[in-house]
Amino acid sequence: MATIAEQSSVLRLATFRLARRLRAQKADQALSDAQLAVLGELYRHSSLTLTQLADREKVSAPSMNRTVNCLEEAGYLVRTVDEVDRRKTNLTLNDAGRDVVKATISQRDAWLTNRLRELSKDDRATLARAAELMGGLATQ
Amino acid sequence: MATIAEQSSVLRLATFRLARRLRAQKADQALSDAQLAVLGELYRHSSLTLTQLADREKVSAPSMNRTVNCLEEAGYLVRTVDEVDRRKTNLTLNDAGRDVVKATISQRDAWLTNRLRELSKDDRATLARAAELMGGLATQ
DNA sequence: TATTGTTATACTCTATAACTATA
DNA sequence: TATAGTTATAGAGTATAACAATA
Repeated sequence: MATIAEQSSVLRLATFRLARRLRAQKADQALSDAQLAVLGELYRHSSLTLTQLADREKVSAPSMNRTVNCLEEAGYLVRTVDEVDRRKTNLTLNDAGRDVVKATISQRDAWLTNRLRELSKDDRATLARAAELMGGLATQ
Repeated sequence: MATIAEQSSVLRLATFRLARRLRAQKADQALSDAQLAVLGELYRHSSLTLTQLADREKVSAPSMNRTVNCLEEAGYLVRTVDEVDRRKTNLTLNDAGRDVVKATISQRDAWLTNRLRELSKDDRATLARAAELMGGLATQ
């Protein structure tokens, strides 16, 4: 029986390796991890300001500004000045932005789904329960 | 009962979140992920050439050269010309390099161990088995 | 005065192309 | 001629400091 420390070590390595494999799956290979994370935030929240995005991704405002510029030039999002508070700019995905996020999520889940299909029902149940536990660990 | 596709989605999100939390734990906050990955490779293999490192990290030789320069300037590794084939440079960690890797591994495992201690024995067993399964998925 | 966004500047990581030294 | 490493150059992500516009 492994010690808790040994279990930690194995779980840490497995988590890094699986995350790396999943990150490699994306609909537009030119998109960086930082850009995809921003697209994902806007996909889930439909409209956020620059400061909100910077806070959520835990990066500086100038850094987020640069990433948003790239995504705007790439044609994935649009800036619109907030009519109530004109200091703010609301960032929103356009059709191309929503499409690339949907395609990336599909691709990653398809890759993982294909792998899970090869496992037994019991093993899949173990991974499903583990995912809940891992989610809990990460948010502590 | 969730579908396999739904299980995939939950596992993907949990994996990303836990990996992110673990990556944030490091002995020298000035070290980037790329630099830590190189230190880790050299810790496991003791001596590698620039080309070997670039291949393992799936990065170009000039990119790896730059990362190695940073690590050399930071005092974590040394370059030595290969006596047999003088085109090659062997890269090796010094004491400081080995120490920072050991400290980072300890810190990450300690963080995770503390969280695992708060779980039941059954939940820990589930995560241990899941780690084996995830490792298998990642190497397919 | 405080907040939001932006520009200026600088450093790292990434790449490709071109170069040097060695085999 | 081929390979190992390096330098040159350029684009993206990160930061802090300083600025303009707005509240």
